[in-house]
Amino acid sequence: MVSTFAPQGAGDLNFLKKLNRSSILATVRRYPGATRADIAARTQLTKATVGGVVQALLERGWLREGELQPRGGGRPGRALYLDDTHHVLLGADIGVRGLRIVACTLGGEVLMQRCVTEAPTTPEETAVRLAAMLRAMRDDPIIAERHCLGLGVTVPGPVSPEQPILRLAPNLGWVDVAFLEVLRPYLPEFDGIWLLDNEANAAAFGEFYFHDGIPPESIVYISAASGIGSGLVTGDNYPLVPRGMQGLVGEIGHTIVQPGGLYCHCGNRGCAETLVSGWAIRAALGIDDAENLVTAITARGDDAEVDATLRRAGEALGTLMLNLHHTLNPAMMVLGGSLMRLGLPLVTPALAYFEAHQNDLLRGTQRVPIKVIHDSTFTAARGAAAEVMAKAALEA
Amino acid sequence: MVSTFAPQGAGDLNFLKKLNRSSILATVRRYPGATRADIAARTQLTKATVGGVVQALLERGWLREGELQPRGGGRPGRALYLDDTHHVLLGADIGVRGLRIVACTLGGEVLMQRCVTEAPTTPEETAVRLAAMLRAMRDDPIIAERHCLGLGVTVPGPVSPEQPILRLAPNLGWVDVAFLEVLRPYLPEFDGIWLLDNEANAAAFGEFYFHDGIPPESIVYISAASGIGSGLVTGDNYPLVPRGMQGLVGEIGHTIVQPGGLYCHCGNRGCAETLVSGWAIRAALGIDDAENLVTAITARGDDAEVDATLRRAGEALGTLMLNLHHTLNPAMMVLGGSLMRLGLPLVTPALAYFEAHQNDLLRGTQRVPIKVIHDSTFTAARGAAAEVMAKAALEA
DNA sequence: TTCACTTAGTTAAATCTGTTAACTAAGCGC
DNA sequence: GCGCTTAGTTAACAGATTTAACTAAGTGAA
Repeated sequence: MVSTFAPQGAGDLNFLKKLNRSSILATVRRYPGATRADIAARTQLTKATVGGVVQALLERGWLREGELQPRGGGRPGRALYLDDTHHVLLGADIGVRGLRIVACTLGGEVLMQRCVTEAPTTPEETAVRLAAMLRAMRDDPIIAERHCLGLGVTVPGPVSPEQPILRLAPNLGWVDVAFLEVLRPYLPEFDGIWLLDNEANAAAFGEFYFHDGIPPESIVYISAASGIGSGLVTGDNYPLVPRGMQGLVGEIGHTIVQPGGLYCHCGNRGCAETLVSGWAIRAALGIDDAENLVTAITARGDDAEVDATLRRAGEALGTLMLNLHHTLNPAMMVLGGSLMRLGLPLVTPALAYFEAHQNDLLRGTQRVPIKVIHDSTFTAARGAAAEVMAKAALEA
Repeated sequence: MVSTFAPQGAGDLNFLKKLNRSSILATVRRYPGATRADIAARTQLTKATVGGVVQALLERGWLREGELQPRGGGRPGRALYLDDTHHVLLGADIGVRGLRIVACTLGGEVLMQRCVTEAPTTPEETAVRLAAMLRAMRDDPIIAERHCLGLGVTVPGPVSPEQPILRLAPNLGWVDVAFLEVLRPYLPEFDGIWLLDNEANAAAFGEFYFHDGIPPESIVYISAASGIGSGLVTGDNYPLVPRGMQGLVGEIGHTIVQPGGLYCHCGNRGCAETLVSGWAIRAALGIDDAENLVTAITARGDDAEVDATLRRAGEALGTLMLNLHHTLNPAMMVLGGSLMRLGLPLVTPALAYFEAHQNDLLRGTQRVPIKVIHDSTFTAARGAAAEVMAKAALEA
């Protein structure tokens, strides 16, 4: 059920080395400016081990040394940071309404981003277009001078946990597409890591991995767009991403929140998607599929029907958040997806509902922080880049 | 968010040794009768390493050798099994309606079980009673001759992920109880591992860990009793048990499946517990809290009101299963808890609802197998014993 | 200024781990 | 009896972290 970047089970000395290298790298990522001594204290490794590994990572361009960190009454330590100058991570997001690509540094800083808003057609045509975008980006001088660690691609549907195959993307009409194999012939010179993941999983991973400050111990990301999905990430140095037996983890759009409610395209009644998805809102307001949802809604101005629809959708989203909270109890929740561009009329009722109902089980404990990403255009692509880095860190 | 029996992060050579030992032990547990060569093939360790570790485990009484396993045209290998004769694992379950204790072998075979059906009162009184039961069991000749690896205790409420503290057990009226500390003075001679866990988590763990045959890669256990909760286990050799930031993972009784429905004691409306818990069924049928629910219901015989209530409850349970399936996508679901003793009138509608709705996302994939435990009196206690073993296997 | 003290980081020897490669063991089939 | 195959053990080896001693670089007080 769990797919992870850290191997499970047995291992040899080489595995131990990788584990420790990755752990040290993770410590620097989470605590920028940490010294070798800080790392040793945190990882429980000895100074000697840390020193050796850090030396190797400095030479390979993964880490750089910074200023001296004064220590009370002793020799100051040398601050360490991820080296943002030598490598580049590529991420691509195949969305229902367009393609987005991103290039970023080891620290998650976006160096360049590009998007087209034409909806993908067939896998082949999409691969051709995506390859052109990626090659153009990579050939840009800013990117070309760096070593590319790999490419991560996200898709709007469940991916098989065993193989990089998109199982089903109802909104694209794709079934069982091994997209990396379709794409690879068009980008033969792209070596390094290639990976495929679900859009919400990757977004969740990125929010966790590139979190500013000390990251929470777990994150649930809710992606509200044409459909609705969620991603879960947890773990310390080696983020764990549960995907499920069939890759269906996070298909929360089809959890039932209103028994006997509207019929969903999945065949059931009262699925969350009948209340809080792009197509549900379109259906409720009679907005054509060709129109841009956000512009169509803002064009209506102050409209009681719009307000009521978005409030209902927001409350359903709040219910979903509440149910995820009671099922997964994450340390942080992140709201993203194109629907977030509808802004406060949708978000306020969701947060209000969640706030009003969340904390009745354990009184007096801290509330779950919620982050709203109002423009998550590149969130999934950046998350895919984060996944590339996590994998590369183990292989480095 | 995740609590695991396998350490995360960095490690030294000793850690690697433990990891491999535990991995080898897990292989024998999952594939009884495996030979050293089988283990080597499966763990990717060399024959030499496996040979050495197996030798040590044989000497410590964790493994025993069995018959020769004929190999096609070569020297037969020696079958290996968990040694069920030297050790004993103790598990205790503090339930709303009584105490259950169990002693079992490394293979999960129950050597002895005891229960009392008086409801627990205060933590102190409960500790006194539980200590007496455990000491009596341990002093029995069958148990006394074995080496006790430890004691696991389960409670009907969320346990803090950091410390062994029961946060809240509404049905017991307990808040923030460090039960192991309360119990320890009454059992000073019990050394080894002590651990405290939520009842559904432990039950899930046990079903996973002691699963007959090759275990599924993940299990969701649904505990339907006075309240309703769930436990999730996943992972290969080192089962991972997510507990959540506040230990609230699996509080599915308070997921909302009927917005605007009945008021729940948690303050919200339409929680699953308002439909499928012991107290909800009592309330619907006017059965007093002092009566035994199962006998009260069977006493009514063929009663349309009972049938309708149980059918409604069953369908709510099916909804819950469906929602868990779409959120966690486990490889197997297990239904347990005292409510299962109500039998087919409750279970049939639940399974029917789930079957009818489950597989609409990915057609043509295998269905999720469901196991119903009709009498789960000792399931949680046995699960706690399993957790003791998992921990001991790493420390062995 | 000097000296004691503290903390950071490096180095070389020691220890422990799994691996390699050669070996023995034990069965099958011709 | 021989060749072949697979299981398992052994000793030399390579590689990883640790240990312990060392150097480096600051603070603060006499």
